[in-house]
Amino acid sequence: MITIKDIAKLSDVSIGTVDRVIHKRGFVSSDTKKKVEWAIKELKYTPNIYARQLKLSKKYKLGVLMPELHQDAYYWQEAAIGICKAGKELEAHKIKIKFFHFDRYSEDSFYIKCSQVLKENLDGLLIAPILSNPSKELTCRIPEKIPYIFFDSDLPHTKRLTFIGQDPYKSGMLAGRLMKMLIDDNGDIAVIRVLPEDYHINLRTEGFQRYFADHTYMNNIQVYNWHENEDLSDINALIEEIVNINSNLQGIFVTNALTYLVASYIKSKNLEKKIKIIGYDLVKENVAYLKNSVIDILISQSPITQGYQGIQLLYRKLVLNHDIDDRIMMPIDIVMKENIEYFQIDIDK
Amino acid sequence: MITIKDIAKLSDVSIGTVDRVIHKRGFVSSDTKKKVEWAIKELKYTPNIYARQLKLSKKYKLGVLMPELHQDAYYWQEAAIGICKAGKELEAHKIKIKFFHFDRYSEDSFYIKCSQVLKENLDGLLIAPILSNPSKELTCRIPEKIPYIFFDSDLPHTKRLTFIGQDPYKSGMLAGRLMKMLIDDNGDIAVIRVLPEDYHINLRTEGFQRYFADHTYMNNIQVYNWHENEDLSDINALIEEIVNINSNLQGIFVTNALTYLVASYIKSKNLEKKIKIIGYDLVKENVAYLKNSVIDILISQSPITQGYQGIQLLYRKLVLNHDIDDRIMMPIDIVMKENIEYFQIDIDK
DNA sequence: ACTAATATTGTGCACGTACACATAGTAAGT
DNA sequence: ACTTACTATGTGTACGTGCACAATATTAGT
Repeated sequence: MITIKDIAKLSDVSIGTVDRVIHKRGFVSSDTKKKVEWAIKELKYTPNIYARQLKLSKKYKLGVLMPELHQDAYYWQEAAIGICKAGKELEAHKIKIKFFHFDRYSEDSFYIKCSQVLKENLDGLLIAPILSNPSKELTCRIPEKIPYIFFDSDLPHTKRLTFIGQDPYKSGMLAGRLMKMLIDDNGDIAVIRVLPEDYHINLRTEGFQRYFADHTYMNNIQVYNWHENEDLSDINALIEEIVNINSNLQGIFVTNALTYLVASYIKSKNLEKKIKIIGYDLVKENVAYLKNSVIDILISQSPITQGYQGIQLLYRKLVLNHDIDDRIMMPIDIVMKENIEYFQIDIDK
Repeated sequence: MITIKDIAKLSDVSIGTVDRVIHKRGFVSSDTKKKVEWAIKELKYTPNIYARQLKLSKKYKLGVLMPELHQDAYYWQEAAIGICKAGKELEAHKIKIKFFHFDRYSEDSFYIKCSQVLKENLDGLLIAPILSNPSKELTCRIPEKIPYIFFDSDLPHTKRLTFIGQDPYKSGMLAGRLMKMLIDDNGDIAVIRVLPEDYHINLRTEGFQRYFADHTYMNNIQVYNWHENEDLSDINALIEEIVNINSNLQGIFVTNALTYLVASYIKSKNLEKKIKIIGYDLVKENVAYLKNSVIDILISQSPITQGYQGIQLLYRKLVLNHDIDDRIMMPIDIVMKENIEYFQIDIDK
């Protein structure tokens, strides 16, 4: 075990000077600084995190800025589960987590939460920047030295520590491949995009179409839009229209967690054998329809892992001062009736 | 922050006495003991792990008992990558890892490593108990207080701390579903089991057959055995025979990591369009054949995660004294050309 | 050369714990 | 009463670090 004492001895100075070099506190002559830095390298000194934490007895308060848990069919609750799990594991390391939930359909609500976040003097931040522009504004106001991580979606040209999430374009391509496996060579396909527009999610549609284009498959693919705030009967009407227009419809690809709305209609008309459904996210309703074979395949973004990792990485950065990769890509998980049980977690928070 | 000082004050004794109660060192009158224990509960005292570790400056040496890295087409190397990753992350916590690699085809080699393990006075053990009986013997000789975790496969009736792995039966069922998606309704299927017999791996075959039985699908499924220690030309001969016998063969399911041997033959005969291949594990050769579409689907057991978690859990048990779940099931990951990149890790050990 | 100001370096303490050691209290044996 | 042999309790130190403060060295201004 190499301590600052050892490097003080080797570089023939006091531990105080060593300390100043390590923490870049200045008031050290450049000669001495070089000597000490050399000694540190020579002896491969690494600080003893136990002594450090004991002395500092620093408590870390981490903030999480994300949508309200119930939104997107409780998708966000999954992320919160992972976050809490990490929080629990890191309790002994004096990590405290504070949630700030905004309404994802209200920029005002986002701004309000932002100012709360900025007032709270946190040591690190985990952010779901689904409102691109307001989130970008926020990043400009976050003090230099407090690290923040994005999850779910990414924002370019920001000084984020890292991003944790999935490649939406690639996941769309994979959905294309899976759909192709499920339907006949000449079956028709409908893609249902749920609005309002979301750059991140639209890429799923593009990837899906791209897969068929790349392989010059001739299936007819129609894209339909549906506004989430419309009435539920509206989506039923939309699907009815889709089904009626196209008697050879064999597959529906839903680009977000609201897949179960489509499944509900399909089941009500007993079309589940004829029309295959591929969608996103293991929210409760989707899982139910997957289990009774109305939905055929769900693609998971591993929200639990995203949340868990987000907190773990902030801890590693703040406490252990580890280097963090620039992007942490989640696997594109293919979930079916047969393997779903291993993608769900017992909710024991 | 509650310290032993606080509970000393509350129970009107010195910190030395408190310490004796906490560590059950005796030499405390029963009255005093009760008082102190009451105070600990009252103030909800939890020891400061930083101070504790600093004082003890205890180094934990963890042993890993597993096959040689190159075996099973370097499958075990993946696990080792995860183990090393965890080791690196926990370096600051004074965790050292020592590997003990045995030859999975030699019980003698296993026993030799066992005695080395037992001599090494380790603080925890991570074991791949693929040799069931010898492994069971080992567990009887591991001292009570040193925890051990199984990964890859499990052994019942042992005092293991936990098991990390995948359900082989369920993964076989999933492979069945996937195969069904890939082939025609009347296509024939060959299952290639690689010997020597392995309880854990045979369950994959059973699950696969079960899927077709459960759904009363009428595809013809033939099971073939192949001995791993036979000559490579033998497997080519075997597959040639399989293909020749059955002109309607559309799918081959290989129950372990040697899938690439089959793929190699199929590619050499340009049969990859006609015959779909599903196999296991993202070893280098398999990945190559997956990327050029000779292998259609690989099921991953997440060996990296298994290794990583194994070490992390031992750390949590030993250092943080956390409770550990009885079983940690890995997801059954479906990997195709389109999503493989997110299941591989940059080898930067 | 002597002071003042500043740049550079050294020292001491505290964080909470574990454990060795010192001290006080109690009972038994002479 | 006085040693002996315990049991029961208190005290002091070190672990490695971070930082306040003390101490020393260097430079500039007169």
